[in-house]
Amino acid sequence: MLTIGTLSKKTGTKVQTIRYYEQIGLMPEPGRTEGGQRRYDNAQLDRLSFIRHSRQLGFSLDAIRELLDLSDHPNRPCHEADAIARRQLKQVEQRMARLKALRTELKRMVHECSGGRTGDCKVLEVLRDHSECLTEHEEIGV
Amino acid sequence: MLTIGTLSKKTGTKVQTIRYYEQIGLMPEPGRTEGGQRRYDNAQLDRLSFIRHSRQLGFSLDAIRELLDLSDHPNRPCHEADAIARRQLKQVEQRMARLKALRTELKRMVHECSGGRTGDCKVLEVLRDHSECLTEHEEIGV
DNA sequence: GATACATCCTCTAGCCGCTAGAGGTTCAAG
DNA sequence: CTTGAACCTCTAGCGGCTAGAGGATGTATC
Repeated sequence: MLTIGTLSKKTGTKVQTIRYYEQIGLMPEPGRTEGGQRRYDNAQLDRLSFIRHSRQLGFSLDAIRELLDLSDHPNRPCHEADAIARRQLKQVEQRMARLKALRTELKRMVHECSGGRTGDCKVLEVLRDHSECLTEHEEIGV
Repeated sequence: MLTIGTLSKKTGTKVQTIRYYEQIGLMPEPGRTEGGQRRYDNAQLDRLSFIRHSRQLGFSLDAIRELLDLSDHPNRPCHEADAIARRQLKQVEQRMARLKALRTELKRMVHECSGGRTGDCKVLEVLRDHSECLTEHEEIGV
């Protein structure tokens, strides 16, 4: 029987986060002591590890919900899990491509900064005038 | 004199977002018509373009606040702007490194999926057992 | 001058994935 | 039996928007 604190330490998840996962139905409601404190078993520890590891690989909580569901039904065909992972891979590759373009632009900005006054600063100039950019980078928030 | 809708179209910023920027003090309070509608001038259009372009390059609203401040004072030395850009560059590079590791792992997962039942699915297996990973990827949320 | 209707206004609440804190209770060791 | 660490619930906040309700304004056309 594990307390929430033990689970927290074993998985590197904050206590509040574990309770949050329970609240949104990602973790099942655990047993309780007479006094009302949560007690977990090893199955629940495994489940939380799965969740955390998936988060580290960038899966959204919704995707994890699906993956957990698939994991709970070992006889179903696994192409769905595969599809989710492929989707995630694609997203990661898109993000990388975008970051690469940003890096190019930032490098150029920093490189061309003369170190003089802000009035002549290449960094600020580029920010002011998108046409000085070599790449397009329309989407915000990646 | 530009309406908020015109500003929105010209910069690709949603109307609500412009009002939000005003609310948090990133955009100045514009003039108003008698009826109370916002009217902007070209200086404000430039400012919004600066903000949006900076967002596209991944700067946080706080960083943009600093950059705008520097941009407003052309006689100051520009090493601060340079430092902010370098910081951003560093962050982008860190994210890229992390994404690269994730990509490796995801590729391997997807590649090893046999296409059978979920019970034997490599994707789910890897998620279950971190020790099957080649790389460490501890941080969440990049 | 009247009417239509697109655009504007304010306000509140929601998104994701947590995180923090207040204020109070329970558990386990000594 | 006392201490004090760990637990409990509840509410609110983070960044950076986004959506919708419910109503007012502005402009083009008749």
